[in-house]
Amino acid sequence: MRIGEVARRSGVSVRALRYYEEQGILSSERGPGGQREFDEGAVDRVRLFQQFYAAGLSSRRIAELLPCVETGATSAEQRAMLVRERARIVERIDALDTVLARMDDLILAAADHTD
Amino acid sequence: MRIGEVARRSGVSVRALRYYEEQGILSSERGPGGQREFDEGAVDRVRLFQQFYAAGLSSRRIAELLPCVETGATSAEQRAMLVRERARIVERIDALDTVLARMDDLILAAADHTD
DNA sequence: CTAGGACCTGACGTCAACGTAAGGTTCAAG
DNA sequence: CTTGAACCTTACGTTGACGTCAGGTCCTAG
Repeated sequence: MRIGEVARRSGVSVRALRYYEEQGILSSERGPGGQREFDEGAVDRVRLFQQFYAAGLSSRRIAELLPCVETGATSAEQRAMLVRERARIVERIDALDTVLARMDDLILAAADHTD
Repeated sequence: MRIGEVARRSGVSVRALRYYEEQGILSSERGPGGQREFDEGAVDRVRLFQQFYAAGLSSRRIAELLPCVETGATSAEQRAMLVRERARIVERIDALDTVLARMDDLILAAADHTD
């Protein structure tokens, strides 16, 4: 599959895909003319990246996580990193929950205030 | 209270505080020498900003939200914006929950894989 | 009244995740 | 064999939330 199809099917831009490759988190073969050739798994992988990005992880973190995703974490280093990242995610969820509650307060107040 | 104390008590940099003022989300009086003078509320306000930032809101959004926080939302425009932002927060929480679940899978796999 | 810490205003630097433009190549269709 | 879409590399532009440096002012303790 060429880059344009991956882009369409995963919902990101061609530029983004080349960027992912540049960051070492997405790989591809090259056809005879030098064009990238992706396998089927690329689409799912890119969707996974989108989830990670949406969760606030950077390309750097994703690059660190990928070996764990693919091979199951091995080194103590990697396990510790997983736990650290998990804690960060939980923190972010807590922050969002707090903001969500505040938003709900605001929306309630706004409803009360309706003319 | 001067800017340095606000910075210490709220845990952000002096530069950040001046940036917030520049963005119109934090106000202050000026003393005779031209130095900023903040009231007590500034510290809490800045902490609120930190929560909003952590939730992925931009200064622009915060600027739009502030009138609602202070006066209770009024215009239909503002109410709609609140609802839109709430939806975004929920989306982000969902994304984070998904990633959290995946992290837990990874951590479990890593534990199984422990030597 | 003087030292030095806190403060001031520009203004340029940074980093991530791409966007975008330039200039050239490859591929699929007719 | 030509055309036009899709692809390539290189490289500069963008946005947000500050960091950092320069060069000058203010405030407070001794």
